[in-house]
Amino acid sequence: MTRKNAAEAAENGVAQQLQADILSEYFRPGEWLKQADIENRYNANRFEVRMALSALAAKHLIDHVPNRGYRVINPSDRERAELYEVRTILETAAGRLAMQKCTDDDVAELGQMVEDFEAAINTASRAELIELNMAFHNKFYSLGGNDLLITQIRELRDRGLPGREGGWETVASLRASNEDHRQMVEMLRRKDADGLNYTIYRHLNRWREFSKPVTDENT
Amino acid sequence: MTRKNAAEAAENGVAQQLQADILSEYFRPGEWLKQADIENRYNANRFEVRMALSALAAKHLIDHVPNRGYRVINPSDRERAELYEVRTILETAAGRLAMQKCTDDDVAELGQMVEDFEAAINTASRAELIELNMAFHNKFYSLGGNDLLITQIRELRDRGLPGREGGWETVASLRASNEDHRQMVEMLRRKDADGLNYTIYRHLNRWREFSKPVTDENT
DNA sequence: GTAAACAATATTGGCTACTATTTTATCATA
DNA sequence: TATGATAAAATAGTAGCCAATATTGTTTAC
Repeated sequence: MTRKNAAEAAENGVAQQLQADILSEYFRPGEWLKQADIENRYNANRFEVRMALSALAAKHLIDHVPNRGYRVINPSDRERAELYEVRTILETAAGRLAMQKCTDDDVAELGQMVEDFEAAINTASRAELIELNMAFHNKFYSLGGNDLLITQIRELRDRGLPGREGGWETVASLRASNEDHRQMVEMLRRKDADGLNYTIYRHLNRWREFSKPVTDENT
Repeated sequence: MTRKNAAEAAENGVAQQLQADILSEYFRPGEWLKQADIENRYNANRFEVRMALSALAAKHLIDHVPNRGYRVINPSDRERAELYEVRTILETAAGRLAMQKCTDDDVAELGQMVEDFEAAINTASRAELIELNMAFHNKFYSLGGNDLLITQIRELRDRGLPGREGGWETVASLRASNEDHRQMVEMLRRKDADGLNYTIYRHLNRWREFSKPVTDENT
């Protein structure tokens, strides 16, 4: 991701741009976020920068060290495991609720979204694919009818994982992800609660299979 | 809760004091939090107040309405139901984890805490009882070994406090709550996962039986 | 008398500038 | 080389201004 132009910068808030750059690892895990740098990069004033930093700190996307500043979170293996454990709890529960309440039309619509994604893999841009992926999950979890649950899931998801390895990098992983979605829809259609549970679990925890130690570059 | 002195005010941040006053319902659900009032009440300057407000808004303890300000959340019946649904999801999951990992000593310690609470019901102050209750839940959920999960549970718990009815008012409800705890420990001892699951569910959702409509005082 | 239009008042929100405090880097000295 | 004093850099706290917006109060027209 390269430098943004002024028009774009004006539309989105500094916090959102900064968050995007953190998740895309322009700013790397553990890196210090100097206020002056942020100021320049987004053509913002000091006040905006400080508000943005404290906002992202509230979202636990960056850490605040008194008198030293803000740095991108650098989750330990343990913290990463805890995050995914909680996400698994919430998302499997959301799947359970979705299964209880979904109609045949819902299942059909989700199935269509899987097909659309499949078709888009080779043609669409990375951003569009992320958009489609988000849309699928939003639709899927909205079936449960619990808005708070969706919010919680999204917030944990947004904590994102700076420093995560793999995932969304290769076309193969995109396809694998979509196959998970296809299977989730199938489980929904069959009303197979245990199967859906396991599929969601695997969808979230597949990365563990390829996990490798990450160098800890705390200063 | 009355006006705090300067020394106390200096120690705790404005956000924490404000949160305490919201949870104790000094500021009532739906009430507007005028920056000038907060400023006076906690001997803080405008900047501190604004930081505190945005921090509490990030925790969803207050709502932010652009150009109008911040107000204490006032959950609708639906939102409250969603809140308890998510709490049930997280806390039953935490119970499951606790059962997987707890030792005999842990069970014994929890059992002792139940007895201590029982003994304290007639003698201790309300604040002390709340303290003991918190301690039990903290110990119980800590067994699962997932700090993030505990944090999430606590945050949702705080969000449920403003505007709730009943609960913790009568001695009878205190005793009933502690009986639930006793049963939770028993289930833990017996390694009865389904039983623990149901007990936690009932512990969280008993209030529904007595629920009554609440006047909506949004301005 | 009622309702719409308008004026006033109050409140929030964005911003600038300045000061203080803390940390980090530099350099001289033993 | 180690150490301590000093300078530089960065963050944190504070005061205050002004513009945008919302709320309240008043007047006017019908």
